[in-house]
Amino acid sequence: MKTRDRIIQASLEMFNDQGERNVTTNHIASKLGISPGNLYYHFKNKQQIIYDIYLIYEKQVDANLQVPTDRPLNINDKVIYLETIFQGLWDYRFLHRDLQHLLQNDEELQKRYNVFFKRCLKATQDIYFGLRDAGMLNACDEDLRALALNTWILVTSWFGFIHSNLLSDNEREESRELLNAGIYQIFALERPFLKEEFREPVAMLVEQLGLSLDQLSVLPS
Amino acid sequence: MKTRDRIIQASLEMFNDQGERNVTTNHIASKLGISPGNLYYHFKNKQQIIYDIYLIYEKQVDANLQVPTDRPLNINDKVIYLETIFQGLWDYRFLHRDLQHLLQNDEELQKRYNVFFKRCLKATQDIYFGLRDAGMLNACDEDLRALALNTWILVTSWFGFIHSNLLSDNEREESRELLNAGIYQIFALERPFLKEEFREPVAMLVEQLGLSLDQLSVLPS
DNA sequence: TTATTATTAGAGTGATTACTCTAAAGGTCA
DNA sequence: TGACCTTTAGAGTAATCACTCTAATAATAA
Repeated sequence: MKTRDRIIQASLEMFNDQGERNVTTNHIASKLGISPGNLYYHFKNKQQIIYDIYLIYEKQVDANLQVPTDRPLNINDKVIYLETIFQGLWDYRFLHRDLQHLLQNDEELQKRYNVFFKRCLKATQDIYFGLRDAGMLNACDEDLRALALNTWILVTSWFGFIHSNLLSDNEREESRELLNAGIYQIFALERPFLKEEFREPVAMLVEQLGLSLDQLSVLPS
Repeated sequence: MKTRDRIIQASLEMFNDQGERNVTTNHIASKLGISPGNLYYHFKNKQQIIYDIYLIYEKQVDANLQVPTDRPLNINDKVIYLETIFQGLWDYRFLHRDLQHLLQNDEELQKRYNVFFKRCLKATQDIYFGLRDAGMLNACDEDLRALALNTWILVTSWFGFIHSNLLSDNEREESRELLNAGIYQIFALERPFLKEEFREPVAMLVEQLGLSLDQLSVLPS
């Protein structure tokens, strides 16, 4: 692999594990067994590493949030949306963890992220409108717009929430179970809008997927 | 005012405005016109300033989230809960903005915050159970537990969301309107569970309170 | 081979920052 | 007044970190 790509990969790993704030460019170079000079030959500065990682993430999300134009949406689409989005969140979790600081320090990134956010929110709305068109949801436009925004906030905050509130206890690892619990919470958000005839199949789907946080017994009952 | 209290007040202001990461102890001392030595006479270190600020915040939230035992809950209670909670969020917004990093650097704080989180989630659940007992909500236990958790995440992420996604555009100021939009989103979360006869009065209440984000025209329609 | 370019090493630097140390000043009370 | 405690000033320091600079080495082309 090219040195440049190795730097991106190692940076992503270390940022995710330790948080961007705690990873210095010297750490990255050292982990790869290269010199700081070499790192700075490939990247103008630390911001640029972050920016390049972000571009990869953005591209992936855009690819995952397409609404099919040739056919109506179905339940399975919804599950795939959520699984790919949450997987992306997990793979690039440092981005959302330190987002405010990253944006504050890089105007370019901030502009780009703002456009990205609006595109995502639009896509999320379109998905919900699509599900309603397919006869699965029962809600007015206002309901769905608010739902889309709440979904966005919930999704982008999920790992931050886990990290802050659940991980310290017994040094529990961020795990697939906790990721699936996030999907559960999104379904809970949509459930009241589901038409009667879809409640049963969706409930079964959710159950298959995994556990709610209650069942992980980290929350008060 | 005592020097110690002035340090706490100035720190809170600066942390909120610039983010904890960007405020050094020397900055704080300089703003107050006192020496660094003086600051460190009153506080062991920077962490302790943060910890003391946190304690004040925690106390305030605990006081605001009491469920009355002598009478059933009503709609007005709900509004007061949301307004005081969001005001607290705003007054101590740096806490949630940098929460993960603050917790990572202070084990004491992390332990305490974890207990606090569980207490808050429990209180939120109790409020929703109370609203159901009062005949306002129509939902099963599972619905309400998921709802309480989603409310918590949404509330604690709200200013982070605003900061990351909406503020850069035209350097729009974090404002009361944006705060009220947060309350709107919480109501949207609960709306589908509201019993028919309460939809109209709650809708009117929400309208009085202020605007949804749609009306602020920062979002795609 | 030789000339040229791309890649790498690694020592070093200037800026920042949390925090320390010593001594002085202010307050209180006998 | 003088003894004693509290509060303050402010210079200083050790550590950290993003980044630079120079020179060497590897790769490639003529």
